[in-house]
Amino acid sequence: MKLSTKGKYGLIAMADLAIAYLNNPNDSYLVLKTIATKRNISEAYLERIIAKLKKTNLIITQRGSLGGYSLAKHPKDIKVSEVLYELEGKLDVGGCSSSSDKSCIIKSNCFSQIVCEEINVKIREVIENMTIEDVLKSYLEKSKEF
Amino acid sequence: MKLSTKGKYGLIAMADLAIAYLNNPNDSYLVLKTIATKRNISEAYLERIIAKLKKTNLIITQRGSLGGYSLAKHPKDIKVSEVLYELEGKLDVGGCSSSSDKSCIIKSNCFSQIVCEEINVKIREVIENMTIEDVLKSYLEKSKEF
DNA sequence: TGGAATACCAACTAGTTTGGTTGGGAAGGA
DNA sequence: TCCTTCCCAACCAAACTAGTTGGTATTCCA
Repeated sequence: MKLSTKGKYGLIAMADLAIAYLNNPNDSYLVLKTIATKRNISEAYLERIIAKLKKTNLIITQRGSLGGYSLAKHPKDIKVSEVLYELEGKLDVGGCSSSSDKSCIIKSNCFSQIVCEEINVKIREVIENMTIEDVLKSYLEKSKEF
Repeated sequence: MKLSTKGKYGLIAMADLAIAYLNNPNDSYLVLKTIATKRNISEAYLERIIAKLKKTNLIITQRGSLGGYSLAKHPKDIKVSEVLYELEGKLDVGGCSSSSDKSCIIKSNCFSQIVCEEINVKIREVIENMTIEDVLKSYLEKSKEF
């Protein structure tokens, strides 16, 4: 029951891109290497993660030298859920989600389903109501404490 | 981000034991095989799961023929969290939970930590306020619909 | 026009975790 | 003395995680 590094790195990259975006919306391209080095993440691995986020149109790219990655839209318009669903799958704690799921042999799985359903609702509530901008703000807020 | 079968099977077993407990608190021992067969779970695997729950004193046992497993206390006094923490670990979505965690090299992990913290709080809220009896009741409630 | 810098992409891999299985005890009732 | 049950440790295949390797395609700049 852990968020994998995929999700974590994805959020980190999005946050870095968001900072660049807010600093200068006109030219906010960041080079992969910059993020990877700064955050101490494997370049090749991060690339694959970002590729997924591009595929879902959260990120746009510029190829060639002077190229890089940028957010496709304002951080306030990107939900955390959009990032995590893409990178972590449905983020669905339970097993047989739909009642029509035939692969769920153990009907009585529903004992656990009752618990899972409640957890799922709460998780969705959190990540669908939180934007990348919110994450950034919370982080800055938190940093001040130190 | 899935609950593993360990957690699921654990909840199922606890629910079955709870039914037996409520039916007859004086003699509520259930044989492993009964649960495993009824729920279509590998006997040997379920045994290992139940062993863990015994270790945390949620379950008591009777050896020999006429032996079996029983809840150690009333279902209303067993929190879902007790079961899941034992079987699934801390159920902590984030990585470096404590701020003193030195293994977290990426300080900026905290971008993801902000999200994880909120999710963790919600999950804890759900499972620490839900008892095995609640699960059972919800299940019966749900069954009526069909 | 050639090279440097960048994004793009697919195949491979070591290590860990999951979800078991196998095989043999030990205790207790009939 | 069986038989039934719980108890326990060692083993294992498949899937997943977290990458790595090695190459291709664009684009800018000198």
